[in-house]
Amino acid sequence: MDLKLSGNFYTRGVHTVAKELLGKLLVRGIKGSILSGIIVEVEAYDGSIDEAAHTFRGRTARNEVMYQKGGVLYVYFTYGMHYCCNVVTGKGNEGKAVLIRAIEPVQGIARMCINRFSKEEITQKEYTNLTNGPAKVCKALGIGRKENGTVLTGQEIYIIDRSVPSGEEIGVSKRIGIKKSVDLPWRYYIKDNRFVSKK
DNA sequence: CCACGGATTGGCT
DNA sequence: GCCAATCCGTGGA
Repeated sequence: MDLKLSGNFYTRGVHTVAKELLGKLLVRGIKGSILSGIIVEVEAYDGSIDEAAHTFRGRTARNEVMYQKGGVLYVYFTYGMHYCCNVVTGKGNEGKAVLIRAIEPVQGIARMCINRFSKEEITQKEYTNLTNGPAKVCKALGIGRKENGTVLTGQEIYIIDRSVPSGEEIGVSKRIGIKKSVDLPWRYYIKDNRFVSKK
């Protein structure tokens, strides 16, 4: 039976949570319908030692949510046009979170196509392009500024436990798109999955 | 297939 | 004023 992850899943270490999020189902309940996808790529951010984390230089209005107790969503706006979402981890006041970089669409795919491309009929290329990047995930699932701070044990956004199919391997690499702390091997992904943004 | 650059807002130095 | 945890279109190989 599928079960929503409870608060104590998220209050653990950021790398433990990051790795365990792979293979689980991210669910977006919106206007009575369900959009969902399997998490296939994540990155860990740890403000205590990681210059690329938004919390590295301490508390600001923008990163406030990242200091909350694990189990809330930290959504930030970047490059003047994109939103990206993170799962906050830890016992509180830690400034650590896991960036959701890619999902494999499961439910509500037609809705996701409309959210991303403003049409329901898409090509194979566009299908691969639907949710293979952090801002694409947010666009497809309808996650934006209003969702910042959303509690993951509610009805709007939550994650369902799901056993990872045998044979799937986890890859580890440096993170993507950052200019500081570039060598930390804090990106985790499911090998050979079509929706992983980069090998 | 790969490399490059433009888009466009807001947070911080 | 600078520049970002990105995406997409363009142009060349």
